[in-house]
Amino acid sequence: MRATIKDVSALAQVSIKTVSRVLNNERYVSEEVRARVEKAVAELSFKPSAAARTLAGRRSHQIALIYDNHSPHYIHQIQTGVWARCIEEGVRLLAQPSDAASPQLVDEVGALIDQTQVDGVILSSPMTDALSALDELERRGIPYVRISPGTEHGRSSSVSMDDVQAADDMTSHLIALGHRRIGFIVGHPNHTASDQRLFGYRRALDRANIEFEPKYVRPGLFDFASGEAAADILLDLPQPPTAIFASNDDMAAGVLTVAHRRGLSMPRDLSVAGFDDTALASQLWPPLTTVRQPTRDLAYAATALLFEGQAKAVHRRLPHELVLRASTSAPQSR
Amino acid sequence: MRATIKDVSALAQVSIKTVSRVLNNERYVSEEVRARVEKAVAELSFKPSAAARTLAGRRSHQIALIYDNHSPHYIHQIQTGVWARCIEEGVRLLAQPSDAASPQLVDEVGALIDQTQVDGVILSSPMTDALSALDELERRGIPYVRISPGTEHGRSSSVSMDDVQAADDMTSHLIALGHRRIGFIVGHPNHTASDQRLFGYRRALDRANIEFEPKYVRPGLFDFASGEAAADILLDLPQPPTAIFASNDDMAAGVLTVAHRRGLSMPRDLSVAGFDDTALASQLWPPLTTVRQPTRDLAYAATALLFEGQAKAVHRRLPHELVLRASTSAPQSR
DNA sequence: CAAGCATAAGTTAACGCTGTCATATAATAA
DNA sequence: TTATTATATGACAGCGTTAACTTATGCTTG
Repeated sequence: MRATIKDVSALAQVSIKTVSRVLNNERYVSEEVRARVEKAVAELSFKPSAAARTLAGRRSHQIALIYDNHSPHYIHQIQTGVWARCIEEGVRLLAQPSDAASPQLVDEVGALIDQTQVDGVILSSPMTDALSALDELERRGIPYVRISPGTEHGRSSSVSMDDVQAADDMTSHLIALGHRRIGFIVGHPNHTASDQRLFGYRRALDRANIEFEPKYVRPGLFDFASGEAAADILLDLPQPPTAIFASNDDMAAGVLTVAHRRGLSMPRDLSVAGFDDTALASQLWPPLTTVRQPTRDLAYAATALLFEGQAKAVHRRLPHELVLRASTSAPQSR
Repeated sequence: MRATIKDVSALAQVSIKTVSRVLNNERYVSEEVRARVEKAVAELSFKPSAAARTLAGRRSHQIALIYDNHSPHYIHQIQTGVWARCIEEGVRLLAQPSDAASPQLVDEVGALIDQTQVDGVILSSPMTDALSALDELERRGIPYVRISPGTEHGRSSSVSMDDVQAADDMTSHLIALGHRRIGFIVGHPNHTASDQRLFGYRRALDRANIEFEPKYVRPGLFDFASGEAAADILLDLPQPPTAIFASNDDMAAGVLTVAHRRGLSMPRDLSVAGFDDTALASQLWPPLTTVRQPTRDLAYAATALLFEGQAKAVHRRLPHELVLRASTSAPQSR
């Protein structure tokens, strides 16, 4: 039979309230009693019932991670980061996949809160921009932190990287190599990062006095197939680009596949760059030049922020990094 | 303020017990009353408190997924499958990453059970073979189902695919193409699937009267780097293999990278086959011939089995599928 | 030296459900 | 007709904690 707080209090010869005090690290417990209680807890290997604590107290010792993302790798990094901080805090994590575009989202979030009484919520992109969900959280007074939000930044605490600057950096890198015709594949329209990366691309071109050519920009959906489709169109242009910068690694993989299929040799005939530095990037041929997005660290930082419980919205920005591999080089002179 | 069962009972003009009956789909509620209660529930958008249900009842309406896996893709598939079945059942899922080799595993599992009172547990490979964890679950009488267990199959219900047959199928495919020198990269020694795939490889060779050559078999760890290392050794042999069959896709990606680096053209100079059919497989160049492991379906089936609550251990085997892509072909005659 | 306060405990009532038992009525069997 | 059983509902305790309040003791402080 599981031990309860009563068993502990009996063994330690104190009231249950005193045990509760020790458990919750409250003040006004003498060192001697605290030690006795801790000994009893260990001896019975007592673990407080989460259900009872939640029901009786103001805290549930649980937080939720709500996400909607198509990239397993991204989710995995996010989960790992959030989880790591939760462990340190002794808090359980509920992972809730949801569809950011679904009309039932509000109900799902509401049900989650009502049923589990989570103490807080982490939202990863693109759930960060599901405004109806944010409304619901605020209506219920649940603290939340967003990872890479795209809109209404003042609304909550958040962590993010500088997507604009990162895309600018990568584009500038290609320009520095000597490229002038640089294709760009935009990300999924749901993700605000897509616009920012596009803007960074344009800003870098602009600074280098290279005219922006709409025909070199193709829409994408952050997946392999849309990368392939975009690459086919770009490479069919009369004056095809000498480099293609895809807004994420999956689409860059699609570009590489199309280029291989056409018998091109990378990076000689075409430079290709991605974004995210997923595991995929280093497993492709040639290994992909990309931007390292500090996803795990962002998730960790977001969770830390949640536990800090700041009253005002706080924003943390984490640094990105250009990862130069073999998929980019100077263009073939011609 | 959240609505409670009392609010519902007041609005529907019945006792709280009757509301509870409707919530739990119990017998002995007239159609008329049931409708009235359901209307009240909807009107107040009442969601029962999980904590209170857990504390008062015998069920917590939660199950846990305990996993330890290095492949984000695999985990993602598993989570998706388990989640899908949980949604249908109205049960929450707690995801618990753990280290299968850690000595604290028993404590972690014990704490999980005591704190959350989960109704059951799903174990994915290689947690399936952490015998101390199984002991702990049995000691506490928690039902559990394993996904692709490697040992002690009689011990619990489980779902699995036929790793031996799948590896045999792939090897036979390579033999049918005309290959005689076929390299094999073994998986991580922790995973029992590794042995089985090796056995399938040997069985196929044996049936085709091809002598087994230990030098064509290299150890691996299911990751990209170990695939690279193994490929380098295999391709340095005086009589290098004309085909390499890696025990998973990540290692096969490593083989492709090494081959590209050596200027080989696939599949002309070398056929490469993987295992799992992760997203990676179709994004590599050339697209990878591999075995589709029905991971998501296995997870779904395992969860279904858990909810069935069979007293006796039940085993379900799901079919695999050979996925033929461009990375394999007949060997260059020479 | 009495009043006030910080410290160190204990007592008891919730929290929001489900389980058990009791009760009432309708349907069926003897 | 009466006893028995199936159906339908309610009353109330109790699950294992925490919150709010109470009590007791020693230490300051004016």
